[in-house]
Amino acid sequence: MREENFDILNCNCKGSDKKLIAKLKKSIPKEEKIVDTSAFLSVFGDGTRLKILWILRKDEVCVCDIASVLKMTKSAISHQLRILKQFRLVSFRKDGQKVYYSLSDHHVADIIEKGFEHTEEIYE
Amino acid sequence: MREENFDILNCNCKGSDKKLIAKLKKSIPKEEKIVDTSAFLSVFGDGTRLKILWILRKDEVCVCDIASVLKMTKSAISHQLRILKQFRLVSFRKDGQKVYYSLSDHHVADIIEKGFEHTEEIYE
DNA sequence: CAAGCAGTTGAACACTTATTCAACTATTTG
DNA sequence: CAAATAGTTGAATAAGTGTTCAACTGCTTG
Repeated sequence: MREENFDILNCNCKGSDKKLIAKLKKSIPKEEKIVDTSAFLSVFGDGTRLKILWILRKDEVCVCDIASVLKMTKSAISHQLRILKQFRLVSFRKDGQKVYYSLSDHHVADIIEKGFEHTEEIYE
Repeated sequence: MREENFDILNCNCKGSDKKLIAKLKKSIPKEEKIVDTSAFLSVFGDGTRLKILWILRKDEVCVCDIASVLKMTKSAISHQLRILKQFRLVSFRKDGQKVYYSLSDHHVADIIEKGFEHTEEIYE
């Protein structure tokens, strides 16, 4: 929708707090930062990736062993590791044919912990 | 893939650490908890929802004003608020025609903060 | 009560995404 | 060197998702 038409096409509630709206508009982070951050956080929104991160939480593990633990193909794991690499959540070390992955971001443990805490509070 | 065929169809790397694999298999949270938690965390993986949560971080705001701040339709906002309600991230209070939303989960601020921290560390 | 406003909802659409499959590289081993 | 192993990659497919649109509920006000 074109921005100049927005006020015509959309709401402008009668009793709305113009000052609050102005304040909030200013407070929203820049679009680029929103895009990057939501992309980063979406990494945690998939069960397979969450399990991989859980596995790497305390150990350095090769692709094959991750696949073995999760009972999934190496291909599927490798695809997900590519995403984790892309967002700098994991790093890797090659040793012969094997590639060992490990966590490289200190926010990961915190975010996962908050996630599980929420689930436990809500569903138990 | 059927589990009984997994070892045949998939890897079981020669030099793999059987003890580590066994330990990791036991450590993985139950599937139900993984599903619930990844679903919860996926809420943060969308730009619009991230902005809504940001807005509600400190203020109680009606649907129309959220739409106004984000230059989006009330319908789009309402659909996203439904998801935020479903995962108990927000609660609401009706006052006449208006519905005021606010945060209802104490993990939200933490998770968002970690997300933005990560983005700032990586891209700046 | 009729009109307008705030908000919700379901269907439709375009877009994204996770896994599978097959082909590939690179390293190790017999 | 040939075969096997560890891992990666691109294309294809099936499933999931966000916004739009139109229709709807419910509240308020003239």
